[in-house]
Amino acid sequence: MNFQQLRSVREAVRRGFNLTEVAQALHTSQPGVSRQIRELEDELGVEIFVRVGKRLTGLTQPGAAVLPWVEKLLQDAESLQRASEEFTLGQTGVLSIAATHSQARYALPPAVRDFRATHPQVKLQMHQGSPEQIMQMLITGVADIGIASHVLADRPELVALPCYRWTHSIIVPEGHALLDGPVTLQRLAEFPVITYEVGLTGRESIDDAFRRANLRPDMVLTAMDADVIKTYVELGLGVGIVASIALEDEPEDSKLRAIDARNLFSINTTSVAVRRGGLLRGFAYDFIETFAGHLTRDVVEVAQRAPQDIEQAPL
Amino acid sequence: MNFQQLRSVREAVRRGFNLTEVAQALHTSQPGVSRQIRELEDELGVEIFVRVGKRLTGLTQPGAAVLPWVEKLLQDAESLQRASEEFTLGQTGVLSIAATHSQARYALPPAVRDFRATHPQVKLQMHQGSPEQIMQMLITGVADIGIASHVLADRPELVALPCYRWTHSIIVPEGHALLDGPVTLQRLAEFPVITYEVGLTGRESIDDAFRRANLRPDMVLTAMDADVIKTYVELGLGVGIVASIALEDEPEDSKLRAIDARNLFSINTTSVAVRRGGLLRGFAYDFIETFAGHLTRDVVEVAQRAPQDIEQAPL
DNA sequence: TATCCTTACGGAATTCGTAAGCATG
DNA sequence: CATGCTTACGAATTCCGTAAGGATA
Repeated sequence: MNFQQLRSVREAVRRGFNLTEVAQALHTSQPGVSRQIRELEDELGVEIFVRVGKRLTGLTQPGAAVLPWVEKLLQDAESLQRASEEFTLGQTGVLSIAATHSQARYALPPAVRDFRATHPQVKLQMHQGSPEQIMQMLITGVADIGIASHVLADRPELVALPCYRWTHSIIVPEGHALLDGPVTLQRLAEFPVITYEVGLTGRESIDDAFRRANLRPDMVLTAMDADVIKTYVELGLGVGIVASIALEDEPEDSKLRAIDARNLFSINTTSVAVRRGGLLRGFAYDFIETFAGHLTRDVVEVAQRAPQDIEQAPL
Repeated sequence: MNFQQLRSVREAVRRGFNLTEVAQALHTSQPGVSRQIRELEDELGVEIFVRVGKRLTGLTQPGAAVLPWVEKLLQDAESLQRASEEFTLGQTGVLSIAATHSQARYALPPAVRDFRATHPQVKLQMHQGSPEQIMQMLITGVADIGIASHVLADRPELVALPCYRWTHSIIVPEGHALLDGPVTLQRLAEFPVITYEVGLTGRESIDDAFRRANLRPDMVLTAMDADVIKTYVELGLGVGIVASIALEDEPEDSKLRAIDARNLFSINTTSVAVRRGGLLRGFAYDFIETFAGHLTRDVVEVAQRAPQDIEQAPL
């Protein structure tokens, strides 16, 4: 058993059992990958992949039983390397953060500024994506820390820790009818609505609230970020619903007016997610603590070691 | 990084940094081991071992940081192999159990008998040793299951689960003075005492009880097992204190008389221990359940995956 | 001086990529 | 017939054990 064999297996699963792709990803030849897998199977005495003719199509039952351990081994190997990098690289290194637009645009900048001041030698990489993409980046190791206002822990390989809670605000052009009198869901639904796309920035709690009130608002436009929403609200296309945090840096001369909507939509939670059972560079823990003071290294490490449900193939 | 390098490092730590011994243990040459370690150190860019001249004397700080991951990797590799053996070997295989004398002699036989009936194809290996030796056997992989009436979990690599509780009994030759009237610690201490050696079969609770009563009984003989104790009690050397379970199969014509001592000494707990974070063959979980019905596979697996710093709830 | 680790060296085994073969959709 | 996996083969590399060297207790 060797790590190249394990990498081949992991990559084969990730790339949909296409060994040609795997070979490219691992910078090696396709027959090489084929051999690595075959040799591991021979050594273990089980077929890991289902072969239809000469094509791989899926995992066998033993393959499914073995795969979690393959992933664990490769992840532990990375943790081992990180453990030694702490000594070889000292305070230098690369920290890769994956976040949704809202987080990257509004929540993260203060933390990033502070972190750069205290850790000038760490190269920060920011990746933006949907919650699903963020989870994928964490699992594949592209990112070390994931931040989103969405469940990031429905994958057993990840742990998510709540950072802070936030609510939505309504934005309208100045002089808008909604600015007169109290705002209810009913009144709000009378206007065309502009807000986030499904799956982003608490969109669920918005849909939820309307559904419970038996209202079907006219969603004229959905966007990935508050800036786009603001733009179209300013153009008069409708009223906007955005995360309150997106309004904090509005300029004085803004044509927009905000209405607090914390009572209309349920409270959202932003979480930070990391790989379960893994080790991060020391400064990664520092960043998390900079972003959310209560998430000290100890807290995060305890969460990382919390039990994990490795699925065992039924026998 | 490869597994042979990791094995060399692990074995070097286990064998007190003597690479000559390591080479023998790994069935390879000493320069080979030297090279494996050097190459891993080069790849990681850190020195794992402290070298005084040409001798290895201990772990460096990076070495200490890296070692837990080395152990984890090697253990996960074994779990991976076990996962596939479940399919290649089916119901056949080897189950290695380490237990103290008391457990092996009195508590285990019914479970072993039942297990052999339900799993005729599994080869059972029994190892006997002190609690420390049992822990060592578990950690090194010589044994899969450890059973002792003693803390088996002060090593973070292991989890211990309580099986059952038991108490001591006093044994005396027939016609002994202690058989008349109630037995107290005071009266007991008037006679020479024969019991287990320190560290075995609840000896602590015996010492504890006497110490609290400010008594210093005359321990004329200490033995590793109840059979030896019984023998010398029969010879009239003194009164014996043994685990009650050791008296259950006394023949009708025995010259010994037992006095229940559950009120004199504190209650003891027998535990079963397994490696934390590891996978066992399916039948190993079957054996544990045969021995202690409440320890189902699920219970044991959850415990194996529990974080290290959570203490096991006492019964 | 005995023990123990490192370096040096050469043969053997392994590894890996290219090219050809063959099955599938 | 295009895609994708396996087999075959040869070159390059790696691996590993023996033998010699040097340091320490």
